[in-house]
Amino acid sequence: MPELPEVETIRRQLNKHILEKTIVGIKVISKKSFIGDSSRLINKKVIKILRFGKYFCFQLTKNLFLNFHLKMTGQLLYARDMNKAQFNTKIPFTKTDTMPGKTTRVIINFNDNSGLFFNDLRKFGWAKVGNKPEQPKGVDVLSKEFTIHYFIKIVRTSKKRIKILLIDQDKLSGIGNIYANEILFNARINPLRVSLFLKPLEISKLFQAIKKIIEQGIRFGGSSSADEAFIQTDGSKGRFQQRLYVYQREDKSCHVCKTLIKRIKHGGRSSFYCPNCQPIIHI
DNA sequence: AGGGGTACCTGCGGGC
DNA sequence: TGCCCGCAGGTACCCC
Repeated sequence: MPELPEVETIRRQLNKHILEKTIVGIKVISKKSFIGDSSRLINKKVIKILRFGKYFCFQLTKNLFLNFHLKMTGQLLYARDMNKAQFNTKIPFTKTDTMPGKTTRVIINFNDNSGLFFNDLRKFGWAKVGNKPEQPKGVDVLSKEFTIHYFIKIVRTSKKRIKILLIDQDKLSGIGNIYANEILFNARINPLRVSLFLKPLEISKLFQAIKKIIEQGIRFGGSSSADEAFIQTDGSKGRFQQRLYVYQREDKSCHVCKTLIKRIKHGGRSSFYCPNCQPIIHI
């Protein structure tokens, strides 16, 4: 699920709620979802919340870090009162879920009776206690290290298809399948184009598109599609899914030119593009 | 290097 | 209704 905008949305919301709070309880329901010794967290205070690409962590007192990677279906829900934790995870105002639910894997309690539910349907995600933040190799696309110069360098030295390069977390971190598709549409570049054949103007358009689309994703609170894998920390949906031009729009008409959006598979996953707006020039 | 496949999990929707 | 198949916001690992 969560790509950079979703994780950043979670980080900003938690920032309002859990700073300076002390962890007083932790319950690991699914062993697979928690790495390390959970008892080390007890009586540690949350100093800061950090994000690196799609990873994020709580920096705690005593030089301890509680790291998270939400993978496809991880969610973090914040409850003010853990004794009556209810969230609008279905359709708002009609159906309400009480937590813990059947996908709740870890529960964290704070000293003021508030707490967090780490839910994860597919159990690919994890929380991990350690002495340092977990970080991807690639440059975070929101960081100051992500410059046009760095971007030109990685694009010119890669023979991969541009779509595959964009989601390569060893080169750039934060972009996943939804945003890669939307970024390429915004720059009017076909996902199958080979990186090193992109022209200077296209590289520059792509660089701008990355910044623009990622910032938009954050501004709209992330993207929640029909299956609701991503929800915000209060259980509500993001709004970026209303602004998708190509992702999951196969056979629907392009918002710009009315041509039908195409879906192809490569790199083991779906890519969506408009054959008219994003023509294949030379693959 | 890059490409392809599989695996990790669970659930949902479509086709027959 | 019921079953089988393909699909899903991520990543690691294998083989060619």
